[in-house]
Amino acid sequence: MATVTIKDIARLAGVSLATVSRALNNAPGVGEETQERILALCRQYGYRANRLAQGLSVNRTRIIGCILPGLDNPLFAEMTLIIERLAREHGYHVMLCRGRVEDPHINRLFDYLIGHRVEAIVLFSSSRQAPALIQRYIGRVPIVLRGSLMLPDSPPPVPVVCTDNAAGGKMAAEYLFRLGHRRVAYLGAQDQNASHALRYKSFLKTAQQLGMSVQLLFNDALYSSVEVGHRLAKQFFFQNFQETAIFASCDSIAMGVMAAAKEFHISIPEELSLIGFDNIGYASLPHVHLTTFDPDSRQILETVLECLIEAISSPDIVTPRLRLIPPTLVERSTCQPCRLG
Amino acid sequence: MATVTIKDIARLAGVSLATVSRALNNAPGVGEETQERILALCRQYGYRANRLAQGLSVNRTRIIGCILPGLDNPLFAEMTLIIERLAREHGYHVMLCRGRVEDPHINRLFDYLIGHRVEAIVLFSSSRQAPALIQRYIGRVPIVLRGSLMLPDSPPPVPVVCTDNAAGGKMAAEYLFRLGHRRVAYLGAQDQNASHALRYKSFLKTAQQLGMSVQLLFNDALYSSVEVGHRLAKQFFFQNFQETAIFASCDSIAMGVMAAAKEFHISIPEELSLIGFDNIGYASLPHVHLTTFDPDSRQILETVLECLIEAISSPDIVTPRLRLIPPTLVERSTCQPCRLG
DNA sequence: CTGTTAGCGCCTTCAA
DNA sequence: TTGAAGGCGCTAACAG
Repeated sequence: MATVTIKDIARLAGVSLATVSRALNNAPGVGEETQERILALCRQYGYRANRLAQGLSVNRTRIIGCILPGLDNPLFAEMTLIIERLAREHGYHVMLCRGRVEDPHINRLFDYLIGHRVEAIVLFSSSRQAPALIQRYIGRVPIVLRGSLMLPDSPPPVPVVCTDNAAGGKMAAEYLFRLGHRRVAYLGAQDQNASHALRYKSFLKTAQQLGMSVQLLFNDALYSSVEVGHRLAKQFFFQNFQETAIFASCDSIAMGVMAAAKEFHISIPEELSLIGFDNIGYASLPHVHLTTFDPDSRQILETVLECLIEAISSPDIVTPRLRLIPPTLVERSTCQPCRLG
Repeated sequence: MATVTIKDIARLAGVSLATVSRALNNAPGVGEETQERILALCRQYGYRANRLAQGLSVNRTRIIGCILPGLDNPLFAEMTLIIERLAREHGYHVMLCRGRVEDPHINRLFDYLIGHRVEAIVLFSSSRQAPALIQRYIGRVPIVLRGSLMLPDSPPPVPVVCTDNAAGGKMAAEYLFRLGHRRVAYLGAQDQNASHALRYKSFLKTAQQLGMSVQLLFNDALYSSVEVGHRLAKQFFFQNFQETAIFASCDSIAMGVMAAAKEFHISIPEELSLIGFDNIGYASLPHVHLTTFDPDSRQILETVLECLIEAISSPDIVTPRLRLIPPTLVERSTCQPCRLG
């Protein structure tokens, strides 16, 4: 694999290294004719600048590290697309990595990214251990957290961008209340995950203030999936439940509920209303058509990028504040006014 | 962002650069006590080797570039997990990139990866234009293609690993035949994509040899999705169809068919058998339980890695051959013996 | 066991 | 407009 360098080009063109470098970077001080000759040679010989050398030399890589937990969650898959595009618009590349805060080798992952001299890192996580992890890297590389934080850790250690889960939980309770539901269930509550904790606590509090009864089913796995939702729902259906509506902690869980409902011949929304959270792609499909909350990923990621760019340009004077992006209710077909009462 | 280098450590430890380097790399010729002192300093000051400098110096990055079309397809999301793990076992990191052969900036992506001096690239694509694209980079970097090739382009330009789509198509036809179906439909046929082309042609040929009639519905989008399947299925259902079974070109398409069937109150498998391809995660969910073909991603990717490692270690003497991995039929609940006839 | 030196590919000041 | 030289952080001979 013959690798052609700037030196080869220089020799071929009969000029010095500096001239080739200037030509490639459109730097001033190169004869137009010389430049064209050089560029032609580069094309001809398939010259590609060695980014390692470049990065080393200019001490900039224009790369943003991006750590997210499993591309299997469609929500994250969508996000990678958006963030990549946004980054490109700002002249950055994204180095995508899969990693959860709880992973044993999460430190290795940070080291890897830092070793590559990424200019900043976005961590996608709402784990309650995220702040502790981040703390260890503060000062080494700018970090932005995309995920929730239990609130009074104020001020946050780094800029944080997240869905306003508390608002979402509240809206969900109010919405079900407006539809006449008085006995509701929350499936998939979690304390390890700040987003989920915020969500269910706010839902619970609001519902109770409105005089609703709420049954809480906890998810003891540390991630959400259709399978978990399915298991939880079966558990719920097996008891002789009185609830007329379910708030699923996220769309994956809601999908699991729909699966179980089908098996139990419980029809949604006629016999049971269902509302999710996240608005993943599947939620909008005709046979699903799940009522849910849209977190506005686009807006979230734009904010993330803003923070990143700011952190990169002035790493030492960022004021790490919390940006809350409110979710929006997307009314589709899985919720109905309550028949009872 | 204070970056501590090997030089800083050397100064702090009162030794030379070389000694620090040796200590870090566990190279022979360092006093045990010296080494420990150095490592302690590195930990204390948060030293991270600069991989750019390292790569430049040793002319190895131990990185494999990986280009795949959209993480949104759950099949690919699964693959990223597997390939990352396999690569790690071989001491490699994976640089994940999203890109399709048809993308206008696919060349930029290759340049980016080559610029980073990845040691090899896996391209996930079954586009018929893939060979042409690859051709342009042969000799610059070892490439392995994970995806189909229309056969008599023999020998392939680079090592290719792919599902035996022809075998899959054949098995599907035979399976439906055994179940007694004589009029069947194929939804999502495509000529632009070699995998799909191979699949439907083989299905068609076998079915006809067995005396079955097959209606072919083409997908003119250049990707498969639930939406596309849904559209195609509606189109199919609107005509007064006589077919008793559908072979969907992939599971996403099959999911779309299931959605449409529900809307049309056509029950699967009682009134219509359905079989997919890919065995994505959703296919195994209780309310889906789709009969389909499993491509054995694990085996495929292990083979890919083998090829990569081989290509890296002897870039100039690889015999680019085609590895076909046979798929396996996964019988679940969406196919039934034909009621008619 | 340890230090010195040259070099990886590129950019950038300083001279010419 | 061009060239020469030094340096980015690290490794790998070669000396001591």
